[in-house]
Amino acid sequence: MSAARPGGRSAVEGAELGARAKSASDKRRLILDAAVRVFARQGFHACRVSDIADEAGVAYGLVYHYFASKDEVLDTLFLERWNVMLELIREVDREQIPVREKLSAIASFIVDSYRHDPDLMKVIIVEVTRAANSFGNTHIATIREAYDLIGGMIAKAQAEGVFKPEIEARFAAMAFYGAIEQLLTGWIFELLPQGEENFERAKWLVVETVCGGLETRSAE
Amino acid sequence: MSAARPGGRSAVEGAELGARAKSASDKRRLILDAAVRVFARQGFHACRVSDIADEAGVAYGLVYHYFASKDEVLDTLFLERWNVMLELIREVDREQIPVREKLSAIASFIVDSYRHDPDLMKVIIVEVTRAANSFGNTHIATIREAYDLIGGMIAKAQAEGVFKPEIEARFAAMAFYGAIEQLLTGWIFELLPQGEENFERAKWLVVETVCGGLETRSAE
DNA sequence: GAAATCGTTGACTGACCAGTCAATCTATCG
DNA sequence: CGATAGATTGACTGGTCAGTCAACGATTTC
Repeated sequence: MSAARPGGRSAVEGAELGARAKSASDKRRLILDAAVRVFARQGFHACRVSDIADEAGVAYGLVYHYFASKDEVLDTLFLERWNVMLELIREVDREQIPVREKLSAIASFIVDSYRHDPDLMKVIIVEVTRAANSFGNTHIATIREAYDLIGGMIAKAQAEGVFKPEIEARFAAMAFYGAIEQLLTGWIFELLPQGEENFERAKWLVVETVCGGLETRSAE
Repeated sequence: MSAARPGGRSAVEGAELGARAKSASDKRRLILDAAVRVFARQGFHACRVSDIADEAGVAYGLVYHYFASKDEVLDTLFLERWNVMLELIREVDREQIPVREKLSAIASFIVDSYRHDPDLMKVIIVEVTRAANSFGNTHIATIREAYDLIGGMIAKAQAEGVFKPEIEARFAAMAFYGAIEQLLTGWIFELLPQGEENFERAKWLVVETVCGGLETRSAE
């Protein structure tokens, strides 16, 4: 439909979307970004849809023009981010590098996600990843995919003799992911010091600890 | 006040409380236990106070006779359990045993808590431990105490040369606790197999992995 | 420039539910 | 027995808020 616009005001600014379409997608983004801040500040249950609209500077009804429900706003935020992570994990998995580097890349990605947008990661962890009765249950299959991919990497390393075989891969994957998530939780609750250096050390710590414990050379 | 009952119906059954007092504390317990089931099944926000009353088989108003609010019911459940854990950790900390055994005792306690009452642990993890905007924030000091105690154990082991010094103790403590909590989360979401054997292996796994990664002999 | 399309507005409604309270019941004691 | 205190009941209230909708505004098309 946008292709059927021969004359127009010319495509001077490259891939133009037209004032209307552009404004529309801008507003949607505006609402999503506002929702992240509001959810992070007050929590999903404690905030009202009007808080999101106010934060975004739009009318209440507009939220319902772009999203079917309050839930859908959170669903969208979660899926946007989680799918990027899944893509990263799949990419890493395809590469021909040692497990330690693969796990390091995953830890880096998660920590950098927090560094880049702490509010979003707070919302995802607090409202989705552990919410066994609401959103966590809805997205369980998507969440699980990440755990399974990591578990696969560990299982492969065990088959290759790099990791001890006596620790079940799925359990080790959960422990690895849980360790990272708890470090983010520590930052979210302000129990751990933040800042560039601490983020870098945290990445290293998780990989060093978990790989150190899983690698065969330290087996007895 | 209960001591001021000389005659009564005799203390045949040992430390008797009197029909009234006994019935009262029974009902309170009944409500707490019912609340655990309801919170685990529906989640704190999704359930109504009437659901708790119905599950307990008492009238709606009685919940408010024993608790000032719906929140207080959850607060009570959390504190009851968390304080038992804090006591266990402190006890373990006093003993003169290797860190590995201390951490093993803590992992055992948490896993056994889940085995003994999965619903309660589900509620604590899902509704409190990670709830940065509601209960988690209220109980942050209490939660933190556990992390700090574990961090202290690790720091001591580092000072003794048993653990590598280059991994900050507080971070390692969070990673350790997070690994365990994520295993419980795996059971809660039914992503990991349960049963006696798996519980025992999980305890071993976490300690083996984390200690294996922290101990000096595997340092390079 | 008229019509169609879609973005935008915010007042309104219907459902829901935490917490209150006055009434009723039951045990204990003088 | 009668009185007192505490346990128990459940109907009711007041406030909250997700989602609706009818109207208005801006842009594009013919």
